[in-house]
Amino acid sequence: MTLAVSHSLTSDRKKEKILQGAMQVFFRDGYAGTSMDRVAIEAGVSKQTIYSHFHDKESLFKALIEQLTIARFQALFESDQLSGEPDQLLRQLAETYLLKVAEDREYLSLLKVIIAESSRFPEMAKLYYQTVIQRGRQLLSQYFDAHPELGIKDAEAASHIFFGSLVSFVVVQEIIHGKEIMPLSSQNLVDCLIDLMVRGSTFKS
Amino acid sequence: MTLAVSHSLTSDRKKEKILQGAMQVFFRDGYAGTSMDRVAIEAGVSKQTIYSHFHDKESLFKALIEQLTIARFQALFESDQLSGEPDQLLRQLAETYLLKVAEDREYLSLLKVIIAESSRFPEMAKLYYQTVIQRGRQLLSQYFDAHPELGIKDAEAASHIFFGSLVSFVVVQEIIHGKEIMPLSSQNLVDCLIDLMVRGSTFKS
DNA sequence: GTCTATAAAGAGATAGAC
DNA sequence: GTCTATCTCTTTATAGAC
Repeated sequence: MTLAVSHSLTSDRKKEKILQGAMQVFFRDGYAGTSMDRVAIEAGVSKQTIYSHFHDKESLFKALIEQLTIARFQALFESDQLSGEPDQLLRQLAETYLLKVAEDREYLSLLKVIIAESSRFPEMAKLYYQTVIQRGRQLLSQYFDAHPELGIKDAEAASHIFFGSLVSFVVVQEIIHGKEIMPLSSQNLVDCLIDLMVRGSTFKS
Repeated sequence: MTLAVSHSLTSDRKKEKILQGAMQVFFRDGYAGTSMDRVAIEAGVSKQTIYSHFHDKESLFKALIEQLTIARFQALFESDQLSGEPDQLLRQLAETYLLKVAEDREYLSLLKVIIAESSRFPEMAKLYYQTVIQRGRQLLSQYFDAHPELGIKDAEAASHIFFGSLVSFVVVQEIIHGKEIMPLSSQNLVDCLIDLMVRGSTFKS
């Protein structure tokens, strides 16, 4: 019994090593550009070991993306409901996103590969959308609805604009290499974004 | 002499056929997922004909992307300088972008492949950024600077927010299949976006 | 479960006829 | 310039020893 458990643990450790290696290669070379040989080398196991844990290349890829999407980025925003002063809350929301996303190569690569493989694996893109994107938008949308003094006319559209600005900032600056051509500090973006959101407030004028 | 011209024309027609076929396959399967055999079949020519026009797979891909980026989307916004009433101008700008982008599968695929191959071909991403994205942002930024009555505090950041909201809308709704999960009409987004941009105007309150 | 070795198919690129 | 046929290397996936 003890032996069986020990075996199982060793096996799980191998599985983790495989997933780690797979992540490196899939994120660098994309799905089609990744060979199982390179994954085996990167993971430090033989190719057959991979096939004993995953049925084929597609299963490995799906398992990797699902694990990353669900386990790591499910709780991007922890609280169940947002509260606090609008400008402070929005700033904290934006900075949480930028910290956990723009400065995290793993998240950036995940976003990139989700977009790249969205035709080949549409279910993966939908899972990502529901797990990573939708939650933040719903939370913010509820907040806008609960704070009519901000003068937001369409809470859903406004929350899309809020996060969309951040997402596109990250995509353009970090993935499309925009920051090497025309740098724009994230601080300036956040300041401007918050000003646009709160400047219609009836408490301000 | 006439024969020579005739030959040249035929050759150019073949080249166009190859680029058309290459576009279909590269956009569907990505760079690594595309085989020269499939391009040949899709284009209706032999593989060797491709190699007589393009040195290798990489050259073909680069030529295709550069042609599409420069020839088709250089003049996304025609005017040299923006003018008109803010809300009308912003609406026209947003609708031009959404019409030429969100409802154009070719543009969507180009954006997707630029993101997907941004590591392998960073120069391509930069060309895309400079040709397609930067121009619109600069035009709008100048307009905001010329219209201080709008109360925009940071023209560059605001123009990033404006176009970034549209880009991310397209990416999320069309590429990540967001519209199949939670549809959001582009009209609502544009209305909200324009309201945010003009509601600080000193002419309004 | 894990390894080495290999089978079978597909890839990029070229040779040679016309 | 264009085609058919082919070469060589890499790919996914499996067989068989331990």
